Amino acid sequence: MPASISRCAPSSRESISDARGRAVANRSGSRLRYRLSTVFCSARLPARLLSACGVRSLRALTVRGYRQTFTITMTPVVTSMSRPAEGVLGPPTMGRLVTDHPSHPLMPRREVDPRQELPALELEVLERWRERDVFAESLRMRDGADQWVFYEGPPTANGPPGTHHVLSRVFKDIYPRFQTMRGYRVERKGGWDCHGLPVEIAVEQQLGISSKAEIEQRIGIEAFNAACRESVFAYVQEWNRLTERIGFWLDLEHAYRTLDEPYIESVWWALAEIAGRGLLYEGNKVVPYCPRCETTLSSHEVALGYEDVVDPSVYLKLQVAVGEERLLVWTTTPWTLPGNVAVAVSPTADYARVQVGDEVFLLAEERVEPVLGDSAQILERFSGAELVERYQSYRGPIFAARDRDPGELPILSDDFVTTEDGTGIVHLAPAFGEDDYRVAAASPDVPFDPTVAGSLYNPVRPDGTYDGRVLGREGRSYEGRFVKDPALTEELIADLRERGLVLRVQEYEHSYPHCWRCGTPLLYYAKPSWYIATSRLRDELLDANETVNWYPPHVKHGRFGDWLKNNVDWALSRERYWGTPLPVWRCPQGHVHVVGSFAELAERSGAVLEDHHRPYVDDVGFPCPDVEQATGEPCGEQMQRVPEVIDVWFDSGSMPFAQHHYPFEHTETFEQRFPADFICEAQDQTRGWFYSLLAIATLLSWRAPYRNVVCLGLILDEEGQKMSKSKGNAVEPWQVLDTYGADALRWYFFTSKQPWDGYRFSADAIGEGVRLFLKQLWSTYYFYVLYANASAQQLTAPTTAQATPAGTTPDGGSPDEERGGPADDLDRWALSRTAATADLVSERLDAYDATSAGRAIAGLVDELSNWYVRRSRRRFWDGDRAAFQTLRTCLVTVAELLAPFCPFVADEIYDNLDGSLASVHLCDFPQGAALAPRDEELERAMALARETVRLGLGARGQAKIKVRQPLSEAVVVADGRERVGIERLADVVREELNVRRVRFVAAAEELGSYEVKPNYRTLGPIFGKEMPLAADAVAALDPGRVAAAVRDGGALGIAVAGRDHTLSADDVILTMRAPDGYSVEREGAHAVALDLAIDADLRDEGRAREMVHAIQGARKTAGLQVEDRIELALDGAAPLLDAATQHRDYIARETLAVAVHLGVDAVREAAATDYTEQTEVDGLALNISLRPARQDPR
RNA sequence: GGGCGAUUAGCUCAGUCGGUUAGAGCGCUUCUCUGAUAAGGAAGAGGUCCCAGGUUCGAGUCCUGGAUCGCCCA
Repeated sequence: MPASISRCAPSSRESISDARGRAVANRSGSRLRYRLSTVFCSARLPARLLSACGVRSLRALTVRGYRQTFTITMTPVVTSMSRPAEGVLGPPTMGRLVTDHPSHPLMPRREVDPRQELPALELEVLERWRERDVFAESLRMRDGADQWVFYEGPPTANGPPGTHHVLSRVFKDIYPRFQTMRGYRVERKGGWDCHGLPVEIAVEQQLGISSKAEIEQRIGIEAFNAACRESVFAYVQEWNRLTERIGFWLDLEHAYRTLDEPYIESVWWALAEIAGRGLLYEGNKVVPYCPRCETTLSSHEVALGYEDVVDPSVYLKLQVAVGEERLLVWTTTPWTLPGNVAVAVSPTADYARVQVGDEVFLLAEERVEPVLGDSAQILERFSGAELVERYQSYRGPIFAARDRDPGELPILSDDFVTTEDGTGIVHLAPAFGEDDYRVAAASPDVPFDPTVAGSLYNPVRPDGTYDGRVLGREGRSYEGRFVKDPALTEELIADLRERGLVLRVQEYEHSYPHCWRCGTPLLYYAKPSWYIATSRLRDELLDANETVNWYPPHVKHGRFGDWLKNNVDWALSRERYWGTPLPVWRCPQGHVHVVGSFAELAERSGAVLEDHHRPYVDDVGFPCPDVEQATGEPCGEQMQRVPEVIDVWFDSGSMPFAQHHYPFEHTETFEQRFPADFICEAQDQTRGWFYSLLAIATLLSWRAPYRNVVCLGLILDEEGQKMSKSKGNAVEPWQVLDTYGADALRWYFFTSKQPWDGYRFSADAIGEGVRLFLKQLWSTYYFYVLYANASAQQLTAPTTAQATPAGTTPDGGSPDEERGGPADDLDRWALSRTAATADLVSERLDAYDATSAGRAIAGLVDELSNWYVRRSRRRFWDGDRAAFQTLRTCLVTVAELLAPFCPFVADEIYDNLDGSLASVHLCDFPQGAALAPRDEELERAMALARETVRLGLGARGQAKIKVRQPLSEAVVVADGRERVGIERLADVVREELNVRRVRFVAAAEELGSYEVKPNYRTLGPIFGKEMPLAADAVAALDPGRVAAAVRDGGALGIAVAGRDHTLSADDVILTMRAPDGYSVEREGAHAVALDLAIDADLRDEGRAREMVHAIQGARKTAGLQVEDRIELALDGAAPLLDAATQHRDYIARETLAVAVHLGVDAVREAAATDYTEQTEVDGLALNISLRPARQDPR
């Protein structure tokens, strides 16, 4: 049986297209919809093309049709992967199979439940995808096609996925689905981020421990890491289940995992490369540190332990190197003063030289009064930058030390210094502050080079006590004293005071972080750390960023660009256990070697490891390969690995190559799949994955690793609060999925707003999307299926000239463009709108704008539902084949457009209405031009007709006359092109308004009068400042003359400020002025008036309609099916029976009555009725009796 | 403290190049239609377009300053 009948113009020799003009095959073979074994062809096709398309034989060659179009019948090669052969459908997934009529393209396969629960439907569609292996097939189908590359940013599976994960995952799904339908091969390898502190903390909690000491001594690294390996996949099942349930197509079977040996080896390779470029060095990092636990705390741990405390703060006076002035410096941490190497001011703030008594001080002008009071006399003012230039240095160090000579220390400036509190001058101790470290490192005047180990001056030991270098009063030592000990603080202050350095000591209350485990105040403390010198590649990073498209665009030069501009070296190492081990080995001589592969390690050490994690890799040593420059001899001392592991961001940032074990394997795969066309994560990844990907690629001298980045916003709860587990306001995704379904949730995320703005998550809003869009679509689809089944005989009857309008294809292909008439206008309009929407959706999705694309689809569905179907009901009831063809084409196209958004409902509709492929997700994305010719004139006309109807209904409402009551005439004011447009659709307007005639009048004077207004948009640029005068001149014109001139193309001039201007039609806006008390509705230049006179004839017809309405209700109450025939008996008030007599045929037709009995006797005769009802019509009594007809005449 | 973004009807959001009377959906009130019916249609009520300046003939839209909220960084 033919799978499809297709047409294609011979001139387009590049491809074979199917009925809707979508390419099914082409020369390159890259967009194959079918593998063709046999082609029945009505005209000669180039043999070359056919063979290129995989066609094996040609059967028939007869010319048919006109305009040289020809028909191809293709038989798909049935492979194990394609859908079962025709007629051998899988089990019904929904509704019962329709089997009582022949298979036909216009016939749906299954009946549809109008109240279908979407979550249940989705589970069935998921099952169908599994049976038909659709995801895999969607990839196989694009074998050999160009790749469109997606990178999955790996989540950590040690906790359950939340709603925000659903958000990023549906956006990670929609664009790959779209691009697949566009013809690309889009592989989607899943991935898991397995290492890192969050995993370790979870395991610590699980084991009931809380310190590194406990891990090393009680548990052991081996057991600890084994526990981490277990724990990291604790929720992987749930992740997989959710991923599948929300319709995120991702290859989970072959997901990469950052803990796998090949992955680790690739990471080692990258680090060795980076080290080989001289970009890896050991430096220091100032981190929050608990001296009792001797451990570093992560930022979220720090956040746990803030407490308000009162500390002594000290105002110091430091003598400048040259001059009498003293710098006033304020500190809340006197213990850091021994580490002082410089002071800093703000370059932009104003500073003052002030006299107090016989002393002269320097401090921020703003702080003079708060610090020194009224007695201070300002001698001079200058900026911070000038201060630096003028004084340059001060006498130091503040505390004497064994290894420091008294001398001058520099005055620096940096933006981080503020004048909010203190003195606007701060002391810098790079070992104890991040800003201090950064500013000191950047200054050439401070003898500190971050890339040189040992150049940082730090007199505090890891246990929080001073070492022996700091000298106290009279040669006393502070060695071994705990720096936060209050007694020590007093001693330090007394020491300073004795030396005349203290202006004042003041208690200061502030919020200070404490260890959340033991309550010890934290120190900010420089720890040795391995760095990558990314700041040396700042320009390269910025250049690479220039090649990236960011969504939203402001991220590029905003948040992300700023971050790159202020780039600091990447602190790579972590003193932890569960991570990729840092592949750095060191010998006692301080030589360093970075190992770049497992083979290299095995070769050097002789040890072959199965697992390169700690602690196994810690035991492996080898002779130092470094060659002593002096002697030329190898060093040869035993190297041991440094204890650190790598920052997990380096793991995930390595995924472009590490997922393929590049460069050890699959080099070609990697090269084809680099860079990514698309990545998508939440905004918090700007400093995370977005950065690590870019940094690593740049460090390896590659291109930017991604071309397009979609940056998602945060999900807040209904009150605008951040969702968090601890607040208990997190919405559990399963709850939403079970209630509304995945399509509903997806639709909400895609269309409710631009995703980067963040969401106020609300279940009500999701429900609204279901009601307004999904249910409306489903309802339209249900309507089609209901009537297609009811009209089965007409639709599947053999084609005759009558039944099939000329030019349509007997299989339900696209309606031909040669037909005419109002019904066809509606068809053409629907198809034109569908084509326009298809192009718009493509364009918007190409621009990563799912929001507008989705809203466009919703608009189309609304037009189909509330206008096309509404206006075409009669035709469906009559079995009008063109109407069925049109609606089917539109619905199938909607399904295809919707496939990337709501993959479940889209697939269900496609499968039932078309089903020529195993899934809608194997289709090509619709293209407007191939679908139907655009008729923009008609679209405009239809918009006008709808506007006219709206006005007409408004006029009816004003007059309080029901739409069921026919009226004799509607008078429509329209002119020129507008009139031509509406006139063409007059029947539509007439029916919708239920009037016998539509009359057009050109001049609005008949219904009211005009008002003329200037068009500022055109006149503004011409008149500029004289615009108000011009507006007055236009307003002064006679509206009637203006209207006539506009109509007849006559010229009208105005004179403004001595300047003449000839008005064009565009320069004026004519508006209806409201007349009083008539049934007229007007808007802009349009108006509709209704003749309200109702004669006997109209009244009878109205009553007949009312009766039909009542009978329809009775039918329904009686539980009859739509297509059931009835016998009908009516009795009641005489005027109603008169009207019924008058319109007996009409009533019979509308209610499917094979017989209509009227009057008391008739009712009595039909005594054996199944159903009787008493009602009122028009205030008159009506008695309805009915029963199913004995024989169905059909 | 710095950076980025947001602020439009009770709620959720549109608003194009600056153009006069700022829109939609939901909700509310009234009416209406209907064999798609838990939908649809019409009308009504509902607005200091966050505030203050500025540019302009004209500002929701552009500029400056400020407020509030959110995020990131410190």
